[in-house]
Amino acid sequence: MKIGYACINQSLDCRSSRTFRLKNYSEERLKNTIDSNLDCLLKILKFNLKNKILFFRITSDLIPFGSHPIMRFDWQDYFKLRFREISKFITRNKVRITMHPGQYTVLNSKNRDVYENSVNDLKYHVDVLDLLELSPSAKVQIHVGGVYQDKKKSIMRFVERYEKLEENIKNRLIIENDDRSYSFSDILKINEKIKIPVVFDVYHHECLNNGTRIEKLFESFISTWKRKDGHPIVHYSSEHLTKGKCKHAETINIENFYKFILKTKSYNFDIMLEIKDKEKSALKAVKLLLDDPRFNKSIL
DNA sequence: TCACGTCAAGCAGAT
DNA sequence: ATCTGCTTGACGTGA
Repeated sequence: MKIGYACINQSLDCRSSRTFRLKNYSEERLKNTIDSNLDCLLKILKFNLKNKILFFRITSDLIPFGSHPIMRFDWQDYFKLRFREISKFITRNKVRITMHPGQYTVLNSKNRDVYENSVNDLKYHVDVLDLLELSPSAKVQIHVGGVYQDKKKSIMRFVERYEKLEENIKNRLIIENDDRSYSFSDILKINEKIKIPVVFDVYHHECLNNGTRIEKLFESFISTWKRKDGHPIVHYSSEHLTKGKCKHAETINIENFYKFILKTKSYNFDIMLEIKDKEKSALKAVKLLLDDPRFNKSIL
């Protein structure tokens, strides 16, 4: 079981998601920004390793405008040695990596342009993971997309478009239940059709479910993952104390986290924390597991 | 140095 | 109609 967090490390004084505005685009600026983003990414990964955090989501902003038409620069070739260096670090230390395209990537969109841009964006994300020479266990995770007042048709559109994707994208793509449109049981239905592995988002499930308890779903969730896909992935958050329902918490509620861990302890999976204070919560979770004899072997 | 208007992009739900 | 939130505020002009 690996513990991870998403994109940003607040303890370090760098960001791997520096970008710039489109109207300021220049090759020079692009190179500088990518250079500093890659520097920071490696710094974060080293910080993580030192703290036994072996799961990390790389930001989509690593390469600014990575899937935008303005991008003509061959960053894949120009930075290939830098990527190789990071690749070695990740592989040598068995770090699990994922990426998560943003809200503008909607594979099942009814708008043709949005659909085509989405395919390009998936290509960009997969490009990054391919450049890092990572196995198919490094995943690109998305939500199903829009409902457009007709969930059945929208799911069918997702399925058809998934099937048209190139193999290297299909090998990495996974889908996650969200908090307002597609519940976990919707996601499972899609899995039945195309066998795409599914991420179980514990907190989204609390916001949107069909009254089914986690324990009943866990077996079917786990079985959507094949050996080549690596360990199943769970997303974990808890409720924001003041902002209320379905807002991500500022920091992890470690008691609730522990309860969840106990409830699911017969399964092996990796946990991505989606919590505002990032690595701080990850450190707490790692410490909890290391201090508990039931888990301290499985995390190392 | 800092305030604050704006930034590539979609969708759903609340106001 | 407009605003907010989403995996996340950051950029950068103008004072």
